[in-house]
Amino acid sequence: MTQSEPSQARGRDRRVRIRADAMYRIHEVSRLISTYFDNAMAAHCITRAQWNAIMHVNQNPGATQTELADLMQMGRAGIGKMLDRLEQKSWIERRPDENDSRVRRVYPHKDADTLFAFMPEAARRLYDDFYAGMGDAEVEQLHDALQTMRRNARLALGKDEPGPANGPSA
Amino acid sequence: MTQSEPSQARGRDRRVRIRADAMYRIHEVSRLISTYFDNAMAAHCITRAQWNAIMHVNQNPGATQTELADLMQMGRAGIGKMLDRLEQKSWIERRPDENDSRVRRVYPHKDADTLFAFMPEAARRLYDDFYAGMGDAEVEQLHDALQTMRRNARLALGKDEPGPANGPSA
DNA sequence: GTGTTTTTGTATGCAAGGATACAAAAATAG
DNA sequence: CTATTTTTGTATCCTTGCATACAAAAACAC
Repeated sequence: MTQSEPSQARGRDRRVRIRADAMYRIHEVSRLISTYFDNAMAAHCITRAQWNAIMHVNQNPGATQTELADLMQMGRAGIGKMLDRLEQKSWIERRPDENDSRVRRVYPHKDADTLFAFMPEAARRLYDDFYAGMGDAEVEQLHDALQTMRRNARLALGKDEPGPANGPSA
Repeated sequence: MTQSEPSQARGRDRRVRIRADAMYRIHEVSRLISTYFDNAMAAHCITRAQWNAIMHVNQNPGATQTELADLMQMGRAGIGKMLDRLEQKSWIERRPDENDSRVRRVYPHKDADTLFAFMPEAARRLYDDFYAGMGDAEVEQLHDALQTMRRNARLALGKDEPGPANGPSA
Protein backbone atom coordinates (compact mmCIF):
# COMPACT_ATOMS: atom_id res chain seq x y z
CA MET A 1 0.00 0.00 0.00
CA THR A 2 2.96 2.23 -0.25
CA GLN A 3 1.45 3.23 -3.55
CA SER A 4 -2.20 3.52 -2.60
CA GLU A 5 -2.13 6.47 -0.18
CA PRO A 6 0.47 8.92 -1.40
CA SER A 7 -1.78 10.46 -4.01
CA GLN A 8 -4.45 11.04 -1.39
CA ALA A 9 -1.84 12.45 0.95
CA ARG A 10 -0.57 14.62 -1.84
CA GLY A 11 -4.12 15.74 -2.50
CA ARG A 12 -4.56 16.68 1.12
CA ASP A 13 -1.28 18.56 1.20
CA ARG A 14 -2.17 20.33 -1.99
CA ARG A 15 -5.51 21.41 -0.57
CA VAL A 16 -3.87 22.79 2.55
CA ARG A 17 -1.20 24.51 0.53
CA ILE A 18 -3.66 26.16 -1.82
CA ARG A 19 -5.87 27.41 0.98
CA ALA A 20 -2.92 28.89 2.85
CA ASP A 21 -1.38 30.26 -0.29
CA ALA A 22 -4.59 31.97 -1.42
CA MET A 23 -4.94 33.52 2.01
CA TYR A 24 -1.46 34.93 1.78
CA ARG A 25 -1.91 36.15 -1.79
CA ILE A 26 -4.84 38.30 -0.79
CA HIS A 27 -2.52 40.23 1.43
CA GLU A 28 0.24 40.39 -1.15
CA VAL A 29 -1.95 41.37 -4.09
CA SER A 30 -3.66 44.02 -2.00
CA ARG A 31 -0.30 45.64 -1.34
CA LEU A 32 0.69 45.37 -4.99
CA ILE A 33 -2.51 47.10 -6.06
CA SER A 34 -1.93 49.92 -3.61
CA THR A 35 1.66 50.38 -4.71
CA TYR A 36 0.74 50.41 -8.37
CA PHE A 37 -2.25 52.68 -7.86
CA ASP A 38 -0.37 55.12 -5.64
CA ASN A 39 2.51 55.36 -8.09
CA ALA A 40 0.25 55.92 -11.07
CA MET A 41 -1.73 58.59 -9.23
CA ALA A 42 1.21 60.25 -7.51
CA ALA A 43 0.90 63.25 -9.83
CA HIS A 44 -2.65 63.77 -8.59
CA CYS A 45 -1.70 63.32 -4.94
CA ILE A 46 -4.35 60.70 -4.28
CA THR A 47 -3.90 57.23 -2.90
CA ARG A 48 -5.94 54.10 -3.33
CA ALA A 49 -7.20 54.28 0.25
CA GLN A 50 -8.21 57.93 -0.19
CA TRP A 51 -10.03 57.21 -3.43
CA ASN A 52 -11.89 54.33 -1.80
CA ALA A 53 -12.93 56.59 1.05
CA ILE A 54 -14.09 59.36 -1.27
CA MET A 55 -16.15 56.88 -3.26
CA HIS A 56 -17.87 55.72 -0.11
CA VAL A 57 -18.58 59.30 0.94
CA ASN A 58 -19.90 60.11 -2.50
CA GLN A 59 -22.26 57.16 -2.49
CA ASN A 60 -23.44 57.84 1.05
CA PRO A 61 -23.56 61.62 1.35
CA GLY A 62 -24.46 62.80 4.82
CA ALA A 63 -23.38 59.57 6.47
CA THR A 64 -21.92 59.76 9.95
CA GLN A 65 -18.36 58.70 10.53
CA THR A 66 -19.52 55.63 12.39
CA GLU A 67 -21.72 54.65 9.45
CA LEU A 68 -18.79 55.07 7.10
CA ALA A 69 -16.60 53.00 9.40
CA ASP A 70 -19.15 50.21 9.26
CA LEU A 71 -19.50 50.44 5.49
CA MET A 72 -15.76 50.21 5.03
CA GLN A 73 -15.28 47.66 7.78
CA MET A 74 -12.82 49.71 9.74
CA GLY A 75 -12.54 51.43 13.08
CA ARG A 76 -13.79 54.90 13.91
CA ALA A 77 -10.29 56.14 14.68
CA GLY A 78 -8.97 55.13 11.29
CA ILE A 79 -11.88 56.73 9.49
CA GLY A 80 -11.45 59.91 11.48
CA LYS A 81 -7.83 60.30 10.48
CA MET A 82 -8.57 59.48 6.86
CA LEU A 83 -11.33 62.10 6.79
CA ASP A 84 -8.90 64.60 8.33
CA ARG A 85 -6.64 64.15 5.31
CA LEU A 86 -9.49 64.33 2.82
CA GLU A 87 -10.90 67.39 4.53
CA GLN A 88 -7.54 69.12 4.44
CA LYS A 89 -7.40 68.50 0.70
CA SER A 90 -10.92 69.92 0.34
CA TRP A 91 -12.29 66.72 -1.06
CA ILE A 92 -14.90 66.23 1.66
CA GLU A 93 -16.46 68.39 4.33
CA ARG A 94 -17.85 67.58 7.77
CA ARG A 95 -20.99 69.33 8.97
CA PRO A 96 -22.37 69.05 12.51
CA ASP A 97 -25.68 67.26 12.86
CA GLU A 98 -28.58 69.51 13.90
CA ASN A 99 -30.12 67.15 16.41
CA ASP A 100 -27.08 65.33 17.78
CA SER A 101 -24.09 67.47 18.62
CA ARG A 102 -21.79 64.43 18.78
CA VAL A 103 -22.33 63.60 15.14
CA ARG A 104 -20.41 65.03 12.22
CA ARG A 105 -22.03 64.23 8.90
CA VAL A 106 -19.73 63.82 5.94
CA TYR A 107 -20.35 65.20 2.44
CA PRO A 108 -18.27 65.35 -0.71
CA HIS A 109 -16.77 68.81 -1.26
CA LYS A 110 -17.40 70.41 -4.62
CA ASP A 111 -13.63 70.76 -5.12
CA ALA A 112 -13.68 66.98 -5.54
CA ASP A 113 -15.48 67.42 -8.86
CA THR A 114 -12.14 67.66 -10.60
CA LEU A 115 -11.32 64.23 -9.19
CA PHE A 116 -14.47 62.72 -10.58
CA ALA A 117 -13.62 64.15 -13.97
CA PHE A 118 -10.68 61.86 -14.50
CA MET A 119 -10.43 59.34 -11.67
CA PRO A 120 -13.07 56.81 -12.72
CA GLU A 121 -11.50 56.31 -16.12
CA ALA A 122 -7.95 56.32 -14.76
CA ALA A 123 -8.85 53.87 -12.02
CA ARG A 124 -10.57 51.63 -14.53
CA ARG A 125 -7.42 51.51 -16.64
CA LEU A 126 -5.38 50.48 -13.63
CA TYR A 127 -7.95 47.87 -12.71
CA ASP A 128 -7.88 46.49 -16.25
CA ASP A 129 -4.15 45.96 -15.96
CA PHE A 130 -4.67 43.77 -12.92
CA TYR A 131 -7.47 41.76 -14.49
CA ALA A 132 -5.50 41.12 -17.69
CA GLY A 133 -6.06 37.58 -18.84
CA MET A 134 -9.19 37.15 -16.77
CA GLY A 135 -12.65 36.94 -18.28
CA ASP A 136 -15.79 38.48 -16.83
CA ALA A 137 -16.81 35.15 -15.33
CA GLU A 138 -13.52 34.79 -13.51
CA VAL A 139 -13.69 38.31 -12.13
CA GLU A 140 -17.20 37.64 -10.95
CA GLN A 141 -16.11 34.43 -9.23
CA LEU A 142 -13.37 36.38 -7.51
CA HIS A 143 -15.92 39.00 -6.49
CA ASP A 144 -18.27 36.37 -5.10
CA ALA A 145 -15.52 34.61 -3.19
CA LEU A 146 -14.46 37.87 -1.58
CA GLN A 147 -18.05 38.72 -0.67
CA THR A 148 -18.35 35.34 1.02
CA MET A 149 -15.16 35.94 2.94
CA ARG A 150 -16.30 39.40 3.95
CA ARG A 151 -19.53 37.92 5.25
CA ASN A 152 -17.63 35.19 7.09
CA ALA A 153 -15.39 37.81 8.65
CA ARG A 154 -18.31 39.91 9.84
CA LEU A 155 -19.92 36.88 11.42
CA ALA A 156 -16.67 35.76 13.01
CA LEU A 157 -16.04 39.23 14.38
CA GLY A 158 -19.50 39.25 15.90
CA LYS A 159 -21.21 41.83 13.74
CA ASP A 160 -24.77 41.21 12.68
CA GLU A 161 -25.56 40.36 9.13
CA PRO A 162 -25.66 43.67 7.29
CA GLY A 163 -27.27 44.74 4.07
CA PRO A 164 -25.87 43.88 0.64
CA ALA A 165 -22.57 45.60 1.39
CA ASN A 166 -22.72 48.28 -1.25
CA GLY A 167 -19.21 49.27 -2.17
CA PRO A 168 -17.78 51.89 -4.47
CA SER A 169 -18.63 51.30 -8.12
CA ALA A 170 -16.05 53.24 -10.08
CA MET B 1 -31.70 54.31 -29.10
CA THR B 2 -32.76 55.29 -25.62
CA GLN B 3 -34.79 52.13 -25.39
CA SER B 4 -32.83 49.70 -27.52
CA GLU B 5 -29.67 49.41 -25.43
CA PRO B 6 -30.67 49.53 -21.79
CA SER B 7 -29.97 45.89 -21.00
CA GLN B 8 -26.59 46.15 -22.65
CA ALA B 9 -25.91 49.38 -20.80
CA ARG B 10 -26.93 47.73 -17.58
CA GLY B 11 -24.66 44.85 -18.39
CA ARG B 12 -21.79 47.25 -18.98
CA ASP B 13 -22.44 49.07 -15.73
CA ARG B 14 -22.67 45.83 -13.85
CA ARG B 15 -19.37 44.68 -15.30
CA VAL B 16 -17.66 47.91 -14.26
CA ARG B 17 -19.20 47.77 -10.84
CA ILE B 18 -18.15 44.20 -10.21
CA ARG B 19 -14.59 44.80 -11.34
CA ALA B 20 -14.24 47.86 -9.13
CA ASP B 21 -15.99 46.21 -6.23
CA ALA B 22 -13.81 43.10 -6.36
CA MET B 23 -10.73 45.31 -6.43
CA TYR B 24 -11.89 47.09 -3.31
CA ARG B 25 -12.86 43.89 -1.52
CA ILE B 26 -9.34 42.53 -1.83
CA HIS B 27 -8.18 45.43 0.26
CA GLU B 28 -11.02 45.12 2.73
CA VAL B 29 -10.84 41.36 3.17
CA SER B 30 -7.09 41.54 3.60
CA ARG B 31 -7.54 43.90 6.53
CA LEU B 32 -10.29 41.74 8.00
CA ILE B 33 -8.06 38.67 7.87
CA SER B 34 -5.26 40.52 9.62
CA THR B 35 -7.56 41.84 12.31
CA TYR B 36 -9.09 38.46 12.95
CA PHE B 37 -5.76 36.66 12.88
CA ASP B 38 -4.04 39.18 15.14
CA ASN B 39 -6.85 39.05 17.68
CA ALA B 40 -6.94 35.28 17.75
CA MET B 41 -3.16 35.07 18.14
CA ALA B 42 -2.78 37.97 20.55
CA ALA B 43 -2.06 35.56 23.39
CA HIS B 44 0.91 34.23 21.43
CA CYS B 45 2.17 37.69 20.51
CA ILE B 46 2.37 36.92 16.81
CA THR B 47 0.74 38.78 13.96
CA ARG B 48 -0.32 37.64 10.53
CA ALA B 49 2.50 39.55 8.87
CA GLN B 50 5.05 38.07 11.25
CA TRP B 51 3.77 34.55 10.68
CA ASN B 52 3.93 35.06 6.92
CA ALA B 53 7.51 36.25 7.19
CA ILE B 54 8.55 33.34 9.39
CA MET B 55 6.99 30.91 6.94
CA HIS B 56 9.01 32.39 4.12
CA VAL B 57 12.21 32.22 6.15
CA ASN B 58 11.48 28.65 7.11
CA GLN B 59 10.95 27.62 3.52
CA ASN B 60 14.01 29.49 2.30
CA PRO B 61 16.57 29.07 5.06
CA GLY B 62 19.75 30.99 4.40
CA ALA B 63 18.09 33.41 2.00
CA THR B 64 19.37 36.95 1.89
CA GLN B 65 17.08 39.79 2.87
CA THR B 66 16.89 40.93 -0.73
CA GLU B 67 15.83 37.45 -1.79
CA LEU B 68 13.14 37.42 0.89
CA ALA B 69 11.98 40.86 -0.20
CA ASP B 70 11.56 39.58 -3.75
CA LEU B 71 9.78 36.43 -2.60
CA MET B 72 7.33 38.46 -0.55
CA GLN B 73 7.04 41.24 -3.11
CA MET B 74 8.06 43.97 -0.74
CA GLY B 75 10.85 46.47 -0.25
CA ARG B 76 14.15 45.79 1.45
CA ALA B 77 13.44 48.39 4.14
CA GLY B 78 10.17 46.78 5.15
CA ILE B 79 11.73 43.34 5.31
CA GLY B 80 14.61 44.69 7.38
CA LYS B 81 12.32 46.13 10.02
CA MET B 82 10.18 43.00 10.10
CA LEU B 83 13.27 40.84 10.59
CA ASP B 84 14.37 43.16 13.39
CA ARG B 85 11.18 42.33 15.25
CA LEU B 86 11.42 38.61 14.55
CA GLU B 87 15.06 38.57 15.61
CA GLN B 88 14.24 40.36 18.84
CA LYS B 89 11.67 37.68 19.59
CA SER B 90 14.27 35.00 18.81
CA TRP B 91 12.22 33.53 16.00
CA ILE B 92 14.88 34.06 13.35
CA GLU B 93 18.59 34.80 13.33
CA ARG B 94 20.78 36.68 10.86
CA ARG B 95 24.24 35.37 10.10
CA PRO B 96 26.81 37.26 8.03
CA ASP B 97 27.73 35.71 4.69
CA GLU B 98 31.27 34.37 4.51
CA ASN B 99 32.07 35.67 1.04
CA ASP B 100 30.04 38.87 0.91
CA SER B 101 30.20 41.05 3.98
CA ARG B 102 27.18 43.10 2.88
CA VAL B 103 24.92 40.09 3.03
CA ARG B 104 23.10 38.86 6.10
CA ARG B 105 21.60 35.42 5.60
CA VAL B 106 18.42 34.66 7.47
CA TYR B 107 17.66 31.41 9.27
CA PRO B 108 14.85 30.27 11.52
CA HIS B 109 15.87 30.28 15.18
CA LYS B 110 15.31 27.08 17.08
CA ASP B 111 13.19 28.98 19.61
CA ALA B 112 10.64 29.20 16.80
CA ASP B 113 10.02 25.47 17.14
CA THR B 114 7.37 26.20 19.73
CA LEU B 115 5.59 28.28 17.12
CA PHE B 116 5.60 25.48 14.63
CA ALA B 117 4.14 23.20 17.24
CA PHE B 118 0.81 24.97 17.28
CA MET B 119 0.68 27.67 14.62
CA PRO B 120 -0.02 25.59 11.51
CA GLU B 121 -3.10 24.03 13.04
CA ALA B 122 -4.25 27.28 14.64
CA ALA B 123 -3.75 29.21 11.42
CA ARG B 124 -5.60 26.55 9.47
CA ARG B 125 -8.58 26.85 11.78
CA LEU B 126 -8.67 30.58 11.23
CA TYR B 127 -8.36 30.12 7.51
CA ASP B 128 -11.23 27.63 7.54
CA ASP B 129 -13.46 30.24 9.14
CA PHE B 130 -12.84 32.55 6.22
CA TYR B 131 -13.43 29.88 3.61
CA ALA B 132 -16.70 28.75 5.22
CA GLY B 133 -19.25 28.00 2.53
CA MET B 134 -16.62 27.69 -0.19
CA GLY B 135 -15.69 24.40 -1.80
CA ASP B 136 -12.22 23.35 -2.84
CA ALA B 137 -12.89 24.34 -6.42
CA GLU B 138 -13.91 27.85 -5.43
CA VAL B 139 -10.85 28.30 -3.25
CA GLU B 140 -8.68 27.11 -6.10
CA GLN B 141 -10.32 29.55 -8.49
CA LEU B 142 -9.64 32.30 -5.99
CA HIS B 143 -6.06 31.14 -5.71
CA ASP B 144 -5.62 31.12 -9.48
CA ALA B 145 -7.16 34.54 -9.90
CA LEU B 146 -4.81 35.97 -7.31
CA GLN B 147 -1.81 34.32 -8.95
CA THR B 148 -2.82 35.92 -12.23
CA MET B 149 -3.12 39.30 -10.58
CA ARG B 150 0.24 38.86 -8.88
CA ARG B 151 1.80 38.07 -12.25
CA ASN B 152 0.09 41.06 -13.85
CA ALA B 153 1.36 43.28 -11.07
CA ARG B 154 4.94 42.08 -11.46
CA LEU B 155 4.79 42.71 -15.19
CA ALA B 156 3.21 46.13 -14.73
CA LEU B 157 5.78 47.07 -12.11
CA GLY B 158 8.55 46.09 -14.50
CA LYS B 159 9.90 43.01 -12.76
CA ASP B 160 10.87 40.07 -14.91
CA GLU B 161 8.77 36.96 -14.89
CA PRO B 162 9.89 35.05 -11.83
CA GLY B 163 9.67 31.41 -10.89
CA PRO B 164 6.47 29.75 -9.69
CA ALA B 165 6.12 32.12 -6.76
CA ASN B 166 6.38 29.62 -3.96
CA GLY B 167 4.53 30.97 -0.98
CA PRO B 168 4.06 29.68 2.55
CA SER B 169 2.11 26.45 2.70
CA ALA B 170 0.81 26.27 6.22
C1' DG C 1 45.87 49.30 -10.21
C1' DT C 2 42.03 53.29 -9.69
C1' DG C 3 37.16 54.99 -10.82
C1' DT C 4 32.38 54.10 -11.68
C1' DT C 5 28.26 51.40 -11.10
C1' DT C 6 25.51 48.12 -8.83
C1' DT C 7 24.02 45.71 -4.94
C1' DT C 8 22.92 45.00 0.12
C1' DG C 9 21.19 46.47 4.12
C1' DT C 10 19.85 50.45 7.00
C1' DA C 11 17.81 55.11 8.70
C1' DT C 12 14.15 58.28 8.27
C1' DG C 13 9.69 59.93 7.24
C1' DC C 14 5.12 59.03 5.84
C1' DA C 15 0.25 56.81 5.10
C1' DA C 16 -2.87 53.33 6.61
C1' DG C 17 -5.24 51.40 10.09
C1' DG C 18 -5.90 48.48 14.53
C1' DA C 19 -6.22 48.92 20.03
C1' DT C 20 -7.04 51.50 23.68
C1' DA C 21 -8.54 55.16 26.47
C1' DC C 22 -10.99 59.20 26.69
C1' DA C 23 -14.62 63.36 26.88
C1' DA C 24 -18.91 64.92 25.44
C1' DA C 25 -23.39 64.02 24.52
C1' DA C 26 -27.33 61.14 24.09
C1' DA C 27 -30.33 57.38 25.65
C1' DT C 28 -32.12 54.73 29.17
C1' DA C 29 -33.22 53.25 34.16
C1' DG C 30 -35.02 54.05 38.42
C1' DC D 1 -35.40 64.44 37.44
C1' DT D 2 -30.99 62.16 38.55
C1' DA D 3 -27.69 58.09 37.70
C1' DT D 4 -26.00 54.77 34.70
C1' DT D 5 -25.04 53.15 30.12
C1' DT D 6 -24.25 53.71 25.34
C1' DT D 7 -22.73 56.10 21.46
C1' DT D 8 -19.75 59.40 18.71
C1' DG D 9 -15.68 61.16 17.61
C1' DT D 10 -10.88 62.05 18.99
C1' DA D 11 -6.02 61.36 20.88
C1' DT D 12 -2.24 58.23 21.48
C1' DC D 13 0.59 54.46 20.46
C1' DC D 14 1.72 50.55 17.75
C1' DT D 15 2.64 47.51 13.40
C1' DT D 16 2.94 47.27 8.58
C1' DG D 17 5.00 48.72 4.59
C1' DC D 18 6.35 52.23 0.72
C1' DA D 19 9.75 55.90 -0.74
C1' DT D 20 13.84 58.00 -0.31
C1' DA D 21 18.45 58.64 0.77
C1' DC D 22 22.42 56.68 2.46
C1' DA D 23 27.10 53.91 3.59
C1' DA D 24 29.55 49.89 2.81
C1' DA D 25 30.95 46.58 -0.10
C1' DA D 26 31.16 44.20 -4.34
C1' DA D 27 31.39 44.10 -9.44
C1' DC D 28 32.82 46.07 -13.45
C1' DA D 29 34.91 49.18 -15.96
C1' DC D 30 39.60 50.98 -18.23
